[in-house]
Amino acid sequence: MELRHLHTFVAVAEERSFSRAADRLRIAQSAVSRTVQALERELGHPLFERSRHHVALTVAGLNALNVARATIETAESLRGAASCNERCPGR
Amino acid sequence: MELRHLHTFVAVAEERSFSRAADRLRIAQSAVSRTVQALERELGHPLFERSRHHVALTVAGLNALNVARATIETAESLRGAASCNERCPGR
DNA sequence: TTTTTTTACGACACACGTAACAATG
DNA sequence: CATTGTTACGTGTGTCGTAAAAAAA
Repeated sequence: MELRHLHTFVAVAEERSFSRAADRLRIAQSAVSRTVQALERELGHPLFERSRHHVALTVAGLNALNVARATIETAESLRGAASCNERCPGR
Repeated sequence: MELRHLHTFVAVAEERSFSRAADRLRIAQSAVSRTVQALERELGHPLFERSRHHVALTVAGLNALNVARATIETAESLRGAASCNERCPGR
């Protein structure tokens, strides 16, 4: 599991579309498809229902989405933490 | 920034040694060295003091370490969240 | 000399884009 | 037929291990 996979997953979940997620991420749809497949394979559960004419999160996907967002947010905050030359206030 | 980089960084910080971190991660020391360098370059701040005979965290590195651990922990919890077919209790 | 980190180099794995294919409406 | 997601294939970037080099004790 890598942060890049989570970014892709969140984009698809928010756009409810592989193609719109690809546009947002500035990569090809095929790359999005492969990344989501790899993540689903690693987690052992499908994250999306591909039936009908739009993509929908499974229950597992919905649970994963919240955690994925939290993971990304925490990782981003690491940049700020590392830029703090003095001890951060409150630590 | 990727989770693999954070795992490597945490291992070096905990072992206070690139070579012991490499043993723990089952990869070559050179790979550890390159990964940490890449992370430091991306964050724009050195994470370790390489002086003397052992590796020590900088202040930026210490701040980053806590956030890196939190990021990894959150990412790991994603596996459990995705394995939950019914809605998780408390949500 | 022994230990530890960094740099050089060649090989392999992973991710990408283009394009063809499948399925749905 | 139009749109959307998947699969196939060739290419390029990144990471690895081995090995040599540099620095410290």
